[in-house]
Formats: sequence, C-alpha cells, structure tokens
Amino acid sequence: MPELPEVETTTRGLKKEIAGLKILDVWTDLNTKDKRKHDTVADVKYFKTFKKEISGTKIISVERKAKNILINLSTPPRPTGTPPSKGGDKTILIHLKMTGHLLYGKYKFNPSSYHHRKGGAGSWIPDEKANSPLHDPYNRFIHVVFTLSNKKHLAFCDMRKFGKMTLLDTKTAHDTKHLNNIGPDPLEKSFNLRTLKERLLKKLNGKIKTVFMDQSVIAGIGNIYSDEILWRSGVHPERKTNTLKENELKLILKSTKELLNKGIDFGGDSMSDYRNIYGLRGEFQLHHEAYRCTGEKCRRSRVSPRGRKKYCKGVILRKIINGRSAHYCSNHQK
DNA sequence: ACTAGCCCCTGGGAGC
DNA sequence: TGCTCCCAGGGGCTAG
Repeated sequence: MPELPEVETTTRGLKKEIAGLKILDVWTDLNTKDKRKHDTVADVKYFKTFKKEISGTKIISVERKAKNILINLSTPPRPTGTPPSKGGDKTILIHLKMTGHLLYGKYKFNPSSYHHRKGGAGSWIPDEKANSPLHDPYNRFIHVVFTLSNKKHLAFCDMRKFGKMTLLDTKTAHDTKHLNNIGPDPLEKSFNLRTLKERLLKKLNGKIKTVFMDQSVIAGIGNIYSDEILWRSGVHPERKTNTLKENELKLILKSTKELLNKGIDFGGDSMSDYRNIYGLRGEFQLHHEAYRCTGEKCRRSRVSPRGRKKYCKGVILRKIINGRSAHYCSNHQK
C-alpha cells in the first residue's frame, strides 16, 4: 500500500517525466453513483468538468503532501472572447489509497485484454513488448488515462478503486479539507525531537501505532512503516504516547527518518501491488523485520560487550489494534 | 470533541 | 475444478 516512500518515489518519477508537458486528453471507465465519490473523476458529471478544465493545460510542477500527489497545471486556454476559467490555475489531487499507482508510458486500447475479460468497462495495455514489466497483472487495472503532448500517457491504475482524483484551485488547494489537517512531514529537516513531542501531545492517551498513522499528527506513515519503525525502536505498538520516555522518543524519531529514507532508497514497498511509474516493483518488502513476518523469529541482534553477536529470542506476533493488523516482536518491543 | 465501527472494492488464498 | 468465505486496509463518514 502506498505510504510516504511509495508516494515520494512516484512523485519524483513524475517530476522527471511529465513536468513541462501538456495534457491533451483524458479518459476514464469509472462511473459511480456513490455519493462519497461525487467530487472525484469517478462521478460522471464531475468528469466532464474535469476534462474540460484540464484539456490543453501545461503541467507546471508536481509535489507531494503526505500521501497525496499534486499535479499543478497552467490556466486552461480559452477561445478568444470567452472569460478565463474561474479560480485561475488548477491542481489535480491524487490519493492512491490502498492499491493505486500511476504509470507513465505508451498505451493502446485493447478490448480483449485481461482487465476487459474481468469485466472492466474498457482497458488499456502498454504498447510494449510482451515481456515488458508493464504486463505485470497489477498494472492492468487502469481507470484513468491522460494523453500527453509527447504522445505518451499517464495512467491511474487501481485494482480496488479506493483511490481518489479530484481537481482543486491551485491557490487554495492547501486550504481544502483534503490537505488542511495534515501534520508535518517527518522527512523535513525541521522535523526534530521537539516537533515529535509536540505532535504526540495531540493524542496523549492514544496507542502509539494508531497515533503514528494519524495523518493529522504526522504525515505519510501507514501500516507497514509504523510496524517497522516501532520494531526498530523497541516500542510496543500499544504503548500509550504519554508513557514514552525521552530515549524511546529519540529512537522513534531516528527510526522514522531512517526507515522512510530506506523505503525511498529501495524504490518503495511492493509486497502487494505498488509499482513505480515505469511499472516496476520496489524492493523494501525484502527488508521487512516485522510487517507480515508473523511467526518468524525476531531478527534483531546486538553485539555484547565481549564482541559476541546476540540474537533477540522473540517471535513476531500479529494483533489487531484499532482495526489494523499490527506486527511486533514478543520480546524486545516493550 | 472524542472514538469505535462501518463502508468502499476486488484479487487471492484457504477450505471443502 | 469451482464454489464460498474471508482477508487486506486508508480514510470518509456516522452513530454513540
């Protein structure tokens, strides 16, 4: 599932590949009457406006805010004599939720493809050789396709359709409900021990794992990285935030920065369906110490004063905490 | 103002 | 082989 490192990997890819290009057209097969999706491209009426507003615009920049991707556009061109678009420049806000990812490449319509056989309304497959990584089944659930001015496409692939794509006014994007209640980004240099303490004060009585995944407290951390951070910090996921000692907070801060950076260095976590914009897997899943390691021996080791390597005698346990599965060591996480 | 719990969605895996 | 059932979970929403 895309968390900060996965969204950052995608954002970096987009900055490199699509900044400066124009959006010529957009297609979707999403069509819902679900009220909760009325302000997204999944809503038919909304999609019409969306298409009109973004067609012909230029992609100015791409940024990440927590787990959201923001694609900032130029003002849409208007025929002479017609007033400019209300609200000025637009920003496409994308949240990948559980199974979403973005793909950049060449696509062509193929009605007999895998996705179509599964009942999709339409389907696009990559215009690549058969052994292309883009033929990975997880890259076939394509629901929105942007046609770009270099004849390539930006596709939104989302197996479970939890993802969200909506259009905002660039000027006020950060003040909308989507973005105005998000805590500081832990990878910012200014995010230090003081910041961490201040943020945790917001939820004094909460379990650390739950609080850590709360986007209004800290931005970008989800189930995988919270498990890994707490494993490395030696802190039990159910510890109340107000019982954490100074040295534990220091460890949590250090582990957070280290693991999020490690996630980015490995190109994200593809244990499930995350793929980068070229359709390729990241490798962080090969370095899990806790997440989905239930029943395995704890891999933590330390070097004793005599120079011997001592292994933790714990086993990784799984427990549902506030409706989310938590994985932690039975021994060293206290 | 809080929080627990439901819901969205669908492929994959287990069990029969 | 093929059916049913359950699981994964971010975050919006609602009921308490």
